[in-house]
Amino acid sequence: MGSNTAHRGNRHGRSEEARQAVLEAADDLLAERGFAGVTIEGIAARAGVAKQTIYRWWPSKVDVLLEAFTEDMAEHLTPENLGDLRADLRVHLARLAEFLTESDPGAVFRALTGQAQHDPQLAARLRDDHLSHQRTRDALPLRRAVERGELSADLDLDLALDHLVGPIYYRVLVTGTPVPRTFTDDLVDAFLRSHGVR
Amino acid sequence: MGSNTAHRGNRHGRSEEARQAVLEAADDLLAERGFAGVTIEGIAARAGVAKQTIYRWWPSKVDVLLEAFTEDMAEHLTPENLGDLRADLRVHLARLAEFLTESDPGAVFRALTGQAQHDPQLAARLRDDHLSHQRTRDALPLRRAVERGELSADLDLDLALDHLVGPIYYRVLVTGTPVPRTFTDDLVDAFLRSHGVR
Amino acid sequence: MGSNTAHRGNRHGRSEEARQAVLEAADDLLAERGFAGVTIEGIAARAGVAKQTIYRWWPSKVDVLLEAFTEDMAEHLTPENLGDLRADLRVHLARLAEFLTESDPGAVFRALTGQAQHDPQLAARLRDDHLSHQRTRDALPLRRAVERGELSADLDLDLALDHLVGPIYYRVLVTGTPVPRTFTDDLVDAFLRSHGVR
Amino acid sequence: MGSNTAHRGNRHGRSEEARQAVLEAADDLLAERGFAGVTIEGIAARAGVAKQTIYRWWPSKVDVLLEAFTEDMAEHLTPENLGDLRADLRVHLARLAEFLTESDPGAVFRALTGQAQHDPQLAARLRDDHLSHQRTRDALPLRRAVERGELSADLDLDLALDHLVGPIYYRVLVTGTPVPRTFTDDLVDAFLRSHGVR
DNA sequence: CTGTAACCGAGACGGTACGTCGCGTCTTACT
DNA sequence: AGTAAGACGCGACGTACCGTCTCGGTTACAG
Repeated sequence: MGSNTAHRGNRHGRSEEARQAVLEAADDLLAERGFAGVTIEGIAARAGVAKQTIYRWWPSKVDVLLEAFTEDMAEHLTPENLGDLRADLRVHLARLAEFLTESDPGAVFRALTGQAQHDPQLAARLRDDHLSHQRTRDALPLRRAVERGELSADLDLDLALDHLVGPIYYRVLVTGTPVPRTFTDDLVDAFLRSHGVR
Repeated sequence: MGSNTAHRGNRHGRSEEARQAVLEAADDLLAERGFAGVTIEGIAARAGVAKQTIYRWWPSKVDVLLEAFTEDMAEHLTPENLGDLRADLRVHLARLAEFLTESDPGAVFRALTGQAQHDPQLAARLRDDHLSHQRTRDALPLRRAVERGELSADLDLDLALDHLVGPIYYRVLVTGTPVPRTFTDDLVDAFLRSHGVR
Repeated sequence: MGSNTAHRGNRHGRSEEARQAVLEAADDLLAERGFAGVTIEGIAARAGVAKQTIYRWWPSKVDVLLEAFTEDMAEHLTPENLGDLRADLRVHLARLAEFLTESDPGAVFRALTGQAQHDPQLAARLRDDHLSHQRTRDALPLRRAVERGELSADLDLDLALDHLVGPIYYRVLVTGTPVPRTFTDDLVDAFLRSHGVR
Repeated sequence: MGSNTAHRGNRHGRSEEARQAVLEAADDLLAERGFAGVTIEGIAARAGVAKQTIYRWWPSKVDVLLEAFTEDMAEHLTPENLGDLRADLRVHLARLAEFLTESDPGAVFRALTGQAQHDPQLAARLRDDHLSHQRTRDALPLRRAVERGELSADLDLDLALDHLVGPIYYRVLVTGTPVPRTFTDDLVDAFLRSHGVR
């Protein structure tokens, strides 16, 4: 359990202290000055850490933000099971919308997705490491509804997910329009209507 | 009529020659090296133009790309009128998808939208100068369908548009999944189904 | 005598108005901001004149300063004839010292001499157009003393001049020490002593 | 003893390698292209050094030249002691003349003195850091002569120095005339004559 | 009494160098 | 072995002037 011991970094492992300081500094800088204001030099200075320490553990500033972000998404966006498709979807989409528009990790997500438009490698990592898992979580209510017989077994899950969450991301990333509860509820209703539910 | 005359720039106007060279160089660099590869110095060098000439007319590289992009979007994405809502939407969404995923100006759009995640001012300009016009064009088929009685006069156009195009932008910007004709057709079908058309 | 008429410049001659404005602006800028603060753009802006007008009449900013300076030196530094070598030299050297250290054209002279250290062409022009004439004037008291028999006909005028004025220029250009009347008087006395006068 | 070790620069000191390369490059450029041809970018390129490295250690190109120059002046211009005033002065003034007109550091001196005419701060530094020391060295033969009784104890050293070296600097900086051995010897003779030596 | 040529202001243009910022690599001394 | 510190080569930033150019205007003489 040596790795649990607090230390400043030596032959027995890295400094947890430095790691936390870097992640926090990056998050703070993103919040305060935006993505362009996040620089390795800035993180190092604010975290009281040497640049080399950052380069040793993270390939780029994007990776620092990714790590800061990873820990948050899953816990925020795991849908509950209320036993009813409409209710499950309504709650989940509303929380997704809130996560994307209001939360700090949502801001990190928007910045990273923005950067991914310039950087295919980052895009791939975002998909593989994060979005794919999120989509699996997003799909849970639908899978359960299929099991319950609320939805047809023929349902194309990917397609359904795109229809359900696409408009939310579109508002967040493109139009900048707010995403209120009525909007997400409407999305659910339209989806259920077009799939013959009630 | 001196302003129509080609010239190299003087008190009575700028050099159209230089302007075109800059826009082309910026587009080329974006295509060849990506957004980070677009630098003012690079544009100047490739266009055979002085840096100061760029700074004189454009505040930043983003503005150069915006101008290069502005001229293209409208002509690509004005929906036709086939007299039938389903047909109109199918054609239009397919062309939107193709524009976003295949065309050069589509690549510029993705880059600018990415950058807009880091820059609220750019985001606002993108919306005001481009997206709002595009949404007006996108709405045309729906307006005509309302006039024809195919759709209810109660229809919330904004909502409808978000449902229709949101999933396309989502795939383009977030998941990176291809957006084939079947996807856009499905979108149209689901939309019409949920609005009780046929 | 159309060239005496005030006008704004046309086929029949240049604008005297513009010429004066340029010379004044250059002098003012030198006084206010030093040599580096004298720029063609700055002169043009302050004189309310087009850059091209400056380039039409002066090859460089140095030439503008030279012209501003030329008019002044001769009138300040033509030695009087008091009929007595010691008196002539004392007065003349004192006036030379004052010209170099106190007057506006003296400041221009120092700046141009400074620049001449970087620019052999300027150095040559300074010598040919200005210093040679000044040395002729400086030599007048000595010539007259030779005629009067106060000094030997063998006197090497150039050498004598160097000994007399050299230390003054040295203080002005190198040590920055003040050049008071006692200093110039001492110079004259030492010179006369070493030439056996009284 | 780490500070004695050659290295490429780190927290414990700068790169001696880079320092030397910069000083040499500056000297070379001055010799080849004159003062205006000495640019920070040019020095950096020729020295194979980053501009920032120059700015880190020298405030301006003038400071680079000053440092390059500092090391040379003292060794060239320390007068010997031959035990005889006339001989001491003759040798020393001849060497001074040669230093100013022929040597590389002499060229740097002329350039810096030229620049000092535009820049009072530089003028002050030149005087405080260099000329004052040089004048102390220049005065050595006179001091020794006073001790020996060759010169009166009343001698005003500053005045004497100005008379002795002033004409040399005058020729170098103003008239551009050569400064041959006969000229410096004449200077010494005139000086001694006017002070009643032999 | 009208056309036109030389001069004027304005300022856009291709350049060069400026001084600054951040990158990613490196070396060192310390723990 | 990991860390704070920070110098290094590098590339791009946005700015200031350079010297050249074209433009539309304004005279004052020549035809």
